Amino acid sequence: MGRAPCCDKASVKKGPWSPEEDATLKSYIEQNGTGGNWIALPQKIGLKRCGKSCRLRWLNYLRPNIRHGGFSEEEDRIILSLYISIGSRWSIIAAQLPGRTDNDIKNYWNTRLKKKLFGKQSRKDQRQQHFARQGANGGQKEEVSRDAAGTNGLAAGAYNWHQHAMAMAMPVRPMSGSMVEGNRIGEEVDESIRKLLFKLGGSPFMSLPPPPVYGETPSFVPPSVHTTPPSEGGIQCSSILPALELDESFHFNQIKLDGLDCFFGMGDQNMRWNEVSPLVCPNNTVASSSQGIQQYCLVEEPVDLGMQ
DNA sequence: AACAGCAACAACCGCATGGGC
DNA sequence: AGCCCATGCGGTTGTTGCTGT
Repeated sequence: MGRAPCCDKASVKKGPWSPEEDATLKSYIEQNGTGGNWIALPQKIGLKRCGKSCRLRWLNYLRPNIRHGGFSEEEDRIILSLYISIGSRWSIIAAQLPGRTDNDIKNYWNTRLKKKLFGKQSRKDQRQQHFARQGANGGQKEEVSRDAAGTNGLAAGAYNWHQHAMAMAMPVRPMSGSMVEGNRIGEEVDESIRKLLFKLGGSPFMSLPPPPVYGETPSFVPPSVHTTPPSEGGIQCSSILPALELDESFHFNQIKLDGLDCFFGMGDQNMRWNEVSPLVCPNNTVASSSQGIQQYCLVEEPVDLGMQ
């Protein structure tokens, strides 16, 4: 026997909300509140809508201070960090991004951020990049942007993967000013997020090892991670960090992080290295370098995540 | 100009959870 | 302790508009 429906489906309107419905709901709630009973609310105000639908409409679109679209890089990083740590718990992630709703973040992740991370750019992003490049350098040599699919950040010379990984994956307090200064993560870490992640069984990013010095054996190296320095100089890549950190999160949480599989070498076998987003592997050294560096930066073999 | 395919977004559905009785 | 109900949550589907051919 199934669950009783929350409302009479036959007499309830479905589909997009009209401006009149929005106005009715909004004005009522602003004046009277929800009354603590969403089920009764639509009848009370004469809306032929399910109470759940009213609640969703209010929470996602009508309540004050809602922001839609225009996600910043910092918001991207927060979403990524929290997703890595706690998985698809959108309401918790949304709680760290004032003005964002769980639905909005979920949609953003599914339609854009995930693709951005793993290389398949949306047309919108491609367009934005195209125009940004044109605007920035008058159509001359392309200046790489953050989310260009796998080609940016490849400046000759040193690159500090540790710092970049920290900057990308560290939970960042969204409203207290950027903790990233000069491409370096600051000392301050949001305690509330740490506690939250810890409570949820994820990694609170509290015990990251310092970046290894080449020639020394890291204190803790997962067996599947190679730490061989690149054969040719120029890349100072603290290899274990992203993989280790993500790996820890997997082991702690045992949450299947769909879409991150390929990052662990257990997903799409056709994934090309140059399709990995710079947000995950920022300078995409792996995109254009030797096999050795591929091994160097990423987990080589599938990891037993205990997620059968 | 018309059409097909795709991406983005809005909304729905059903299960989980927690509180009241 | 167990049931019922409202709410919360996340996955999924439907709709719309844009882009490319």
